[in-house]
Amino acid sequence: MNTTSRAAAPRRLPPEERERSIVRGAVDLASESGLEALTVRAIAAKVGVTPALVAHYRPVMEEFVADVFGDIVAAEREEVLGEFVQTGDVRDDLQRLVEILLDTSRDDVAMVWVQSWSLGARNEALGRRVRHEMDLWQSGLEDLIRRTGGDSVDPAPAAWLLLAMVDGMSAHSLVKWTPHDRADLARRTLAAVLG
Amino acid sequence: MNTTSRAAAPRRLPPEERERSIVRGAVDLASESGLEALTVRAIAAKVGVTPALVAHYRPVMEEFVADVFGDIVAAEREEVLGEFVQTGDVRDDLQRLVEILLDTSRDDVAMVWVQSWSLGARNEALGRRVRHEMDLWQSGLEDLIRRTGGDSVDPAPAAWLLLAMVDGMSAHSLVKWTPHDRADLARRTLAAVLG
DNA sequence: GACGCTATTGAACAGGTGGCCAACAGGTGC
DNA sequence: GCACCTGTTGGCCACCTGTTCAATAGCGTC
Repeated sequence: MNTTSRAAAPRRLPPEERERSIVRGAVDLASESGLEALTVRAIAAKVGVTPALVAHYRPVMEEFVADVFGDIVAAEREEVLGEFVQTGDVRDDLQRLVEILLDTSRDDVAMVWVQSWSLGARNEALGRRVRHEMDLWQSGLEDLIRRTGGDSVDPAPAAWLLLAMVDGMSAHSLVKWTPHDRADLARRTLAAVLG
Repeated sequence: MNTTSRAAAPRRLPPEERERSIVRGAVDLASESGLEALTVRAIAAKVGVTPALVAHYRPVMEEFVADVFGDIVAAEREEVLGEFVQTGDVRDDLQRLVEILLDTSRDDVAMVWVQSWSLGARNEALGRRVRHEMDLWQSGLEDLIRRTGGDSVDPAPAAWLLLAMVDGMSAHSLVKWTPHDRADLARRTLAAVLG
């Protein structure tokens, strides 16, 4: 299948390095194929290692899934919010942000999110992680809006609505349900949230 | 586990009746535990029948899942939109509608929807069905808004945004992520969509 | 160069999955 | 009462899942 981080498995690595290699393989796998694809054997094959070794470093699969989810979405948040440059105009800023978030190139992360809501309902470790990451997104957006929003917009609920809309649309896009073009979509979303 | 429609399986039913019994069992099962719970054996156990009999009536599991999804969400749509009485005021109408859709008692259907977006990305039969049902929801909402919306609101995009928000919030609620109370939520959602 | 620590393996476990098929048995018509 | 038709069954296949554990083999130390 995929050769990313394959073959690079000479035997007997220092534990920390081996662990990093396994986690990286799991993150890559989940990014490509979703959290549901995270099985001991699939990760092992990806890293080029025995299933038993994966189980050795991460004895409980449920918790590993939660960790991998956390790694993926934290990286996404950092990538999107961390490097985001504000212009001073809320509308322009959020317009760009929503376009980034709704871009089809992010469908892989969208799949991870959607599966996290489903799996997180029964996997408590994952559920906690999902809530935590969503809190961070919410407060991140809230801060961003507050900085340039002025008095006309209430940051907390605006961030809340924005998250719901973007997540809903991302979920819809997984099954290729896209009645409108994305640019128009982003504009209308903003108009709705900013009032 | 659950005794709904159990035990009522005297042997040799007329095919149509047996089929209905199996489909009903599958629908009940998916409603309680999600589409992922739809396995040949689980359905058979629920109906009180041999796994082979389920496979006999529904030879391809992927298509059966798509059918069950269609049955569940069509019934939900009929239940919600079919009996919906409009007052003449868009705001009041949608307020009630959103409160109904976001009620925690609908978490089971929410789970079915969220899993459908995930599974529908790889199960093409399901994907088609999901898009079809979403089209029906979209046009249903659009009609409802058009009837009483007046000139201030553009029905199509309003329905579109409403769906995205409600679906996003429903997904979030699966992992118990509920920063605001639902009533306030519904009000703000409407204010956003109606402008 | 031999030894010891431990990273890594192979194999097995018990349980799950969808799908297939020959054989059984209940209901109906003769 | 017998025979046919077919709804229904039990059993099998190949493959998947997480988890456990004794045995192997690589690397650093002496």
